[in-house]
Amino acid sequence: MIEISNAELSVMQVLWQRQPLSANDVVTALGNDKDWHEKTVKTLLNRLVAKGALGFDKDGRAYLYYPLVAQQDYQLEQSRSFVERLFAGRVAPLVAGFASQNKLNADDVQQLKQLIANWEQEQKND
Amino acid sequence: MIEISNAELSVMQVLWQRQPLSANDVVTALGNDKDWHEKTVKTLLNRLVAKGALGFDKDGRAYLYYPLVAQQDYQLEQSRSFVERLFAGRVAPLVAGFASQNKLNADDVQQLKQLIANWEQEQKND
DNA sequence: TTATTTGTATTACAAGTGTAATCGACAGGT
DNA sequence: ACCTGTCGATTACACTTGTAATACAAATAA
Repeated sequence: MIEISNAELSVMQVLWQRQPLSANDVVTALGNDKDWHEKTVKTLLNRLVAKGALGFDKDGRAYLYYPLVAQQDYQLEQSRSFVERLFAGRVAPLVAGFASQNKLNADDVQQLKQLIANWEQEQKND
Repeated sequence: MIEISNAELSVMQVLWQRQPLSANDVVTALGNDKDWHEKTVKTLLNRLVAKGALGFDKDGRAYLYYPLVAQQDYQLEQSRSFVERLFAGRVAPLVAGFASQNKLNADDVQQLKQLIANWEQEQKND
């Protein structure tokens, strides 16, 4: 899969949320969190296009960028490789870390229970 | 926290498992998985020392290396920042990804159930 | 005692990254 | 018909990373 750096990822997040956007829209959207120069953002957009992570259509002189990599695909692949590297591929210990730091809230637990219920249902259907 | 690169992480893993080890022991331990030149491994050891991730005692002319960063601390911090970056801090969607790819096995589910049970117990005790 | 081996330390070097500045072309104002 | 602002494209530059090779010092073999 395409390698997306940390700074580049922030740009992708913007475009995963709303798409397509002009370079300036991306700059504006990032303005809240990041203290990046406009030129910096444009460099990142360029690199992402070069990597094949973004595409664009021309709108007069400006470009409208959109993701070529789906957020979910990226999340899945990165999660897999992260958990592989740090936890030998087992996700439960990662969750245990969150629990131990009180980083689980009722919503998380609710969702996890649902996942487990589904999983158990699937097992039965085998 | 100290930044540990991917290649460096493999070296850390070895030393988290057994410690302290000489450079050559580390080279040997890595021999199975990685196809790295001895010099490469020594460079990585050096860089990890420079970063403060490893310390060493002298054993005659050779060094015996040991971790200065605890594996668990590293795992916790990296998990936190990974989940923050990719999943806005929520761990459940990450687990959902694993589930959707059939990457959950009975053990994982068992552990997750246990975590949830503990969590719910804690809630009551508040 | 000298040559060789074997540790660590230093140096190498290309690719990727963070963080821009500069260049060249076109659109719009005057 | 120009000047000026604004696009994207190209260039910059230091730091990190992957992947070693070379240098230097100490121990060991002859």
